Amino acid sequence: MSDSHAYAETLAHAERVCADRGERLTPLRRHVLELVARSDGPVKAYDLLDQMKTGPGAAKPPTVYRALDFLMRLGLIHRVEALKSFIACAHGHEHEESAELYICESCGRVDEQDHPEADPRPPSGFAVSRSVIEHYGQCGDCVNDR
Amino acid sequence: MSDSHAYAETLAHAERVCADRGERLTPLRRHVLELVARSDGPVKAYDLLDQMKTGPGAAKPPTVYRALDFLMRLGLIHRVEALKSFIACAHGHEHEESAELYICESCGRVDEQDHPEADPRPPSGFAVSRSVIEHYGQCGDCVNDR
DNA sequence: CGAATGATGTAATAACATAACGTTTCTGCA
DNA sequence: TGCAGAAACGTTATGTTATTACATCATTCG
Repeated sequence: MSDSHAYAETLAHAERVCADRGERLTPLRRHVLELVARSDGPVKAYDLLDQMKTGPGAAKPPTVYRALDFLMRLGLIHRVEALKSFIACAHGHEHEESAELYICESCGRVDEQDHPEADPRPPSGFAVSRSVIEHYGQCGDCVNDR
Repeated sequence: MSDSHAYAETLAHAERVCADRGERLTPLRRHVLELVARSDGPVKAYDLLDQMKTGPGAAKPPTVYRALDFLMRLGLIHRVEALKSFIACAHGHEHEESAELYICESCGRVDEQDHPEADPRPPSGFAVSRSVIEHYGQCGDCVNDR
């Protein structure tokens, strides 16, 4: 997601999503999305902070985290849990709450696969050594208690 | 994993695994495993620290994290990434590097499913709202570069 | 306009995790 | 047995990630 084509597409997609949902893609939010989308692989919140720390009006942690939360809520970025990092969503799957990520520990590259029914289909040649699989929701008991 | 039967089994299993692999289940490591296994659901490192902070010889962060790392290395506990927490492994799947967890956001209960080929099979009645799926390894290019 | 809501700024701090280094304990082997 | 090396543990300090709380500013809508 570092070439300008995919990057422009990401921003255009963000505009569309916000328009659809009546949300505001403010300059700040757009800027954070840009930084995430342009970055070569997963990026950390404090790296973004550093990049936004030019001049006197430097961004502070809540600023960045709020923007990241917003972008996640809209499905425009994903949090890579085990890396404590963030990455721009590669697909336009607004309906999907969950990305399936293949993360190369050698070169840092991340591939996002999009499987409606989550059958694992790694990118060609990818050798998985360890997986993090966590499903969040409600257990049977709590569903019934509603 | 809060009833004493499963708890005793966990400890017995830990003994076996350590014996098999020539590792040492020291009192400290056993203690941490006990605390994790007895706890009702995922537990945080600093909660463990608090529990080990009785008296003058209080445990410090590295102590706990080292024990947790050891137990994870042996597959006796799992880290729940999105909760920054730890949970005792419910199965004896030493060979498996990856657990598949179903986490109820209402009651905190965690179910660990054990699927050799990772086809998603939630516990009965579980309604998934969001999933974290991250596969770590080497991409095709990096595999070839070896 | 003016109130309500949402977004941002700011300071402080909480929560999570590791680095670095010294000391102790264990293990294997001469 | 005694010694050398390795592994585990103790301790201090610090690094990293994330949130709380509250003030201010902007936007929307009656």
